[in-house]
Amino acid sequence: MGVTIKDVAKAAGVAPSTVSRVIADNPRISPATKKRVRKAMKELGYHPNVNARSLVNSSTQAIGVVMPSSADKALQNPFFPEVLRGISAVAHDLEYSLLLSTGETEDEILEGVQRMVYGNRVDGIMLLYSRINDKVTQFLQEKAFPFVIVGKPCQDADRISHVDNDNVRASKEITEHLIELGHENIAFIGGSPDLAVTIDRLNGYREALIQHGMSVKEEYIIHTEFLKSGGRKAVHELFSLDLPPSGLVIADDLMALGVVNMLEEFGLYVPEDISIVSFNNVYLSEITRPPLTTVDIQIYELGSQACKCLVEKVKNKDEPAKRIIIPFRIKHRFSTQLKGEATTKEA
Amino acid sequence: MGVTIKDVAKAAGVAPSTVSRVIADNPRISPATKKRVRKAMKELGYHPNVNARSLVNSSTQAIGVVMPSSADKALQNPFFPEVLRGISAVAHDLEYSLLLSTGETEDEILEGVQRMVYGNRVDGIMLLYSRINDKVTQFLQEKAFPFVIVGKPCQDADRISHVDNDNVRASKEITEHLIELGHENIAFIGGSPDLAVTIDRLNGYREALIQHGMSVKEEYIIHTEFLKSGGRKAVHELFSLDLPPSGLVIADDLMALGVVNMLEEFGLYVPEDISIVSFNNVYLSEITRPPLTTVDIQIYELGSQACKCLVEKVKNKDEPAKRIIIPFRIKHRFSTQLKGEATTKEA
DNA sequence: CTGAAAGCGCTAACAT
DNA sequence: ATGTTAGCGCTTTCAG
Repeated sequence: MGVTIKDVAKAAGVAPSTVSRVIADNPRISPATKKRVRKAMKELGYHPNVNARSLVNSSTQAIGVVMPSSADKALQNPFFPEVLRGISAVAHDLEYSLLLSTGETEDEILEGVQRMVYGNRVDGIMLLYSRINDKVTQFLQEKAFPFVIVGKPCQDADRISHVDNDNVRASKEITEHLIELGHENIAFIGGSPDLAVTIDRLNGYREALIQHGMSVKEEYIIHTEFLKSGGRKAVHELFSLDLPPSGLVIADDLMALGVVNMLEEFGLYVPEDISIVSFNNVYLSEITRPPLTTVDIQIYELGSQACKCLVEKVKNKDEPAKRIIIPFRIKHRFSTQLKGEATTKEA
Repeated sequence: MGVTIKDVAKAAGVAPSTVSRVIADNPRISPATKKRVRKAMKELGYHPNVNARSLVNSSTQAIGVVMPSSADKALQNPFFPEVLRGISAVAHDLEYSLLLSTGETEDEILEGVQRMVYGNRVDGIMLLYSRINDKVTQFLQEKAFPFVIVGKPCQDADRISHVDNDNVRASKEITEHLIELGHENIAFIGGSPDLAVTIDRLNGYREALIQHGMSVKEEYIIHTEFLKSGGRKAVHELFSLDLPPSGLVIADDLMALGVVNMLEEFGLYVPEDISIVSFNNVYLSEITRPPLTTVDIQIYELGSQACKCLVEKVKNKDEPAKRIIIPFRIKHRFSTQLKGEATTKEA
């Protein structure tokens, strides 16, 4: 159905191999023939068949992007479209295609990944999450298949290329912001404790408290899967404590948004009654009421750097493992307030 | 690097062609040899090379998924991860891979699509948006490349397979809900007027008004790109009118969420001061305050049906063009109120 | 029921 | 600077 290299060769009066060389812009072809061949390609509407090419150089010019399980609502986090934008931009630039893989369960995801690598569909893989005891990571490591993680590997961090923020420092700083505002009872709400990102952010929170001579209480730390009924219960309990917190460090903007709304149900307002800070600086955090004070982790950059890094690794197998830390910055908005400050609600 | 069909053949003491037939589960191979060959495959850890296979039968077992431009914030709409979930589920089932394509500009997107089809990377393409004068659609039609649209084609709707909701009816019904509640001044806020979905929803709104003897005023219809500064201005103007609306039909949950918050800034509360209804029933619409009355369009179903439809078309080139309408249902929640009803704010 | 051989579209030695 | 040839891993006639 398509026009092949032979057709072009015939039309240009050269051998197929010459055409191939023209495609690769081989310097040993005379400018004259190059021009002639290119003209023929144009006229015939020739486009190389990537499968044929992949077959011979066993390289696909495609990378696989692995999303976390779609079972929980995690996938709905605007984090993903935003990393994808970053990834996509450099992939497009470098002329790489993107294979996407998700699944409801961990096993489904693993299957998807295996299909990609065993079938020679991709040259490298990018993981958009990092959790402990992850089968996908293990599989990729065993096979020594090129991959990079967006986030921090839970093991062998110095042998796995990854691009991440310094989440513990970010968390420490944003917690300190709350402390500086005079809050003395600060709780932490995070996602699954299996996720590297949750662990780091929790640790930063802990460090801040300890360094400021505050005790870290276990009942102030709650883990919840993105605000299902279980999440509501946990938050409810937190505010039923004898000494409820007046400040909240929440590991994710979307969660924060849910918490704000839930709190309102209980008659508690942000920031008048309680100050919250969160992470990611997703678009939603700007337009919600109140606009959220959050740490901007530069999601787009995370994605684009990861893609660049992966392609380098793919092109040069013995590129060393890299760790790339994307700087964060705190976005001060309106979800925090000096502890005990007179209420300024104007509505 | 990989174990090939020849290795398996040798190990099983058969010819490569036999192995190939075993893979295809050809009935003319004796059960005995099948078993023997399968055993050899297992032992050697054989996995077919899809590129080789693609090359010979010019079929890739992959489909391309085209997202709209990532330039505006549209991509951040949870609609997309949710369709993707649906698509992904059936793709996984049918053993198809997903190639993803986006871009900042329309041309970038077109380039991506061309790379997919010219390079023989995919067997079919799924468009996740529908806008008038879309180059991608035109390209695909010219090339007679198999594709389906999630949404309604702006042209040749009977020649292009698509899966959609009856958006005009949905919009009519939800507008009527507002009318039944006693609202007499109802405005419409939608996205780009180039999008099929905006057009349909606007038309449904119009129909409802007309059918109920209400006049449709142009100053009550506003189009805004997902709440940028321009959007704020438009909403502001709307509520500066001599006769501001008491009801709002908003073409998208996410937009609705933005509007609710913006309104609050102006000192207007939902639903006490103004009732709003929207579309999509995205997860966010449940957890926001107030929970939104919205039409559930069954996004997941939209995706899974579209994928099924595309694969059928891909497998059988002269499958007729289909139109699949996914039923909607209205989710009644708390963003609407009887016009003039006593305020019941309990906070 | 199974094997031999050709060929999918392209690249990469190896010639010339 | 260009042509010839072999072969990537697989499927598919065509024989037997």
